[in-house]
Amino acid sequence: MSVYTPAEVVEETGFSIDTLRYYEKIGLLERVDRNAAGQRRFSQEDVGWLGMVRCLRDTGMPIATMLRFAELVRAGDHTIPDRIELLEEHERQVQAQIANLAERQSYIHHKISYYRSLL
Amino acid sequence: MSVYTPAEVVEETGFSIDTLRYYEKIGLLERVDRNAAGQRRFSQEDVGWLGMVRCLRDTGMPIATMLRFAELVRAGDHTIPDRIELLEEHERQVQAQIANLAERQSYIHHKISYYRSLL
DNA sequence: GGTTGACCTGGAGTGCGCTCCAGGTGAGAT
DNA sequence: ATCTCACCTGGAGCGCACTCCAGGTCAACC
Repeated sequence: MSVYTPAEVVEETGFSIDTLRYYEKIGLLERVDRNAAGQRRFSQEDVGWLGMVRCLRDTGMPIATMLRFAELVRAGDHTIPDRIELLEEHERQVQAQIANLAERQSYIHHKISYYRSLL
Repeated sequence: MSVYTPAEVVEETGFSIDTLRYYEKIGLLERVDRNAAGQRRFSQEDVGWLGMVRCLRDTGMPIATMLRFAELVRAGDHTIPDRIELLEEHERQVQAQIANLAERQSYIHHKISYYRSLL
């Protein structure tokens, strides 16, 4: 049962300490354990969850949606179908983002070619 | 020499009228012509430029960078190498975004599979 | 000639996602 | 013993990119 100090979690997850506190404040992260001095001691589970949060955040999921997902996770196993649905919808959006970026990229590429043709 | 009313440009570009005014105000769009009544009449060139702006914006370029690009365009043909450099750098970033999204997507996909295995 | 509707201006307000700050605690090193 | 350092709390502030608002103009249709 390993625990992590704030500095370790910052290192592992890439979130700033302020962001971690913010996530806890808004409930995206469940109340983190404290030691006798009141300092946070993150569990393995916390760190794992933060990995998921990073993935969702980096793929553009708004905090409000992550919060909904967090609530489903907390509500227990009977919400697994709902979680699947939420993630599938998100995956479709990620797919759409990729397709969109690829299209824009080719536009940029053509623009570069055009500029090159002027030299 | 076709001209476009604000409503037509909104339709064509997908930018809101407020956004178009904002872009003009900050200089991302050069001062647009007005008719006798002071209403905007966008040129073909304006609309073309807005297409580029949409592409850059939708690929995550910050306004400050688009502004730099706009200044290069206005400064004349001798800035073409600089424009190529700016766009190439941006293209690399878009490529990185795509790669990153693809990786995250596979994480999400695995998570969905895991959830499915629990049903 | 009254009303509607598209448009104008300058400037204030908004939403998101953090980020920073003041003032404080407790543990460990010199 | 004092200093540094990592951390704490509640709350204010920030940067970005818009978005909205009040008060007004003008043209066109009934």
